[in-house]
Amino acid sequence: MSGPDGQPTAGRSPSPDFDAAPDGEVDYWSFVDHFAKHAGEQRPWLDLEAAEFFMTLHRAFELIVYDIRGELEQRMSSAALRVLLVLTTVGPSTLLRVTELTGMSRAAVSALLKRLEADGLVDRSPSPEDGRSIVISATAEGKRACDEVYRDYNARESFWYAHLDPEEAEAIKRGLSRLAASVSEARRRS
Amino acid sequence: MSGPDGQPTAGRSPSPDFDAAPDGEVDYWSFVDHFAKHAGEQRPWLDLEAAEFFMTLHRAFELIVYDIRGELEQRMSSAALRVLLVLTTVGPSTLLRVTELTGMSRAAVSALLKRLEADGLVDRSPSPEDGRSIVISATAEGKRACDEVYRDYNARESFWYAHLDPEEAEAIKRGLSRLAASVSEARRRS
DNA sequence: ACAATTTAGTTCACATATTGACTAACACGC
DNA sequence: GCGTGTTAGTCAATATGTGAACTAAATTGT
Repeated sequence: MSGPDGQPTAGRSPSPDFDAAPDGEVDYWSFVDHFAKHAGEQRPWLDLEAAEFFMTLHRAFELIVYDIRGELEQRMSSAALRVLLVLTTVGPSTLLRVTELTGMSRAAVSALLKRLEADGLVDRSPSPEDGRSIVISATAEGKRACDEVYRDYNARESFWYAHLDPEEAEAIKRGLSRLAASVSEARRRS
Repeated sequence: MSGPDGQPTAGRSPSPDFDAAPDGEVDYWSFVDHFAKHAGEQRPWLDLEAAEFFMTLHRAFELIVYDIRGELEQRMSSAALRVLLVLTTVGPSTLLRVTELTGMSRAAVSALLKRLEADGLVDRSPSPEDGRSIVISATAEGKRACDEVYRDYNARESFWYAHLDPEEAEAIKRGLSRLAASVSEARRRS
């Protein structure tokens, strides 16, 4: 995956020029390798390992998520699924709580809930404890719709998950968790 | 990370009800654990391991990318950086090639290039080989702007990358690469 | 050579996200 | 109990993305 590929760059000009691009067949995914091989040439300051790591993370993530999301078809937006999963997992919550748990902005959640309410998937009622707050809960219909869609979504997750050996999956999960926990912590302090 | 937490759910109702939510202090990141602990209760069909894995991937990714992207400030959109990195790495390319390598839609690239050209960061010239195509190249100014911004971006990547031990980082990269290669392959076939 | 098909790029309609201004309700200090 | 500041939610302006329709140029088949 990261060995040489016997395609020496045709031009040996030391300045940033490009001769007939020796691209071979680079696509969205293989661009990561291509970048790792060539990006450092004119960027001596680059931390190439870090760049490659995060580009791998980024593109792998996008490829996988795009695929899994395809399972939703037109049935529900991924934002809607996210909100409904939160609601069905933690129970009725204020809008602000939903924003915290979903990572979406208040405005986005507000707009989305309006649509979901119109579709009968959530109820909103004024909070008895705080006149500013509204309490959102998934309706029976909302739970049903969420489960129905999430079932297929999760089946696709399961399909890809099976491509990893358990040890590998665990290593990825552990590593990313540590990293995310650091970021999350740093974020909280700021 | 995945052990019990001594916070038994107060309500023992077998049906999907929620009593006083025993949420403790769940936030965007810790919701992954919370979900892993509780989402299976009413979803016997769930592949919980897969769900947890991809939710970890998803949220860790969003946290990290959000942080790194902050380094761009208002200087450049991440889409613009992405396009300029492609152009400076593979050299002048047609619009369609840019869409392939960036993963953006033709419409998005077309619109973005218009802005970048207006800012003097890219040139577009008709292709001598194909009257339908245009060839995009980064201007000197574009390369400069790209490097200037990418330097800080990469510095932040480097900062977080240093939080992983090399072995761990390699394991993540390898695992995700295998997975992405499978997805990419499946995608190409369809 | 030319009709039919495909391909490259643009444009339009639409969906959805973010930020910041705004409103209403709470909370504190006195 | 009343101003001051803070917090919850909505709204408006803006940015940016997607997919479909459209135009023009290439390619293919006969």
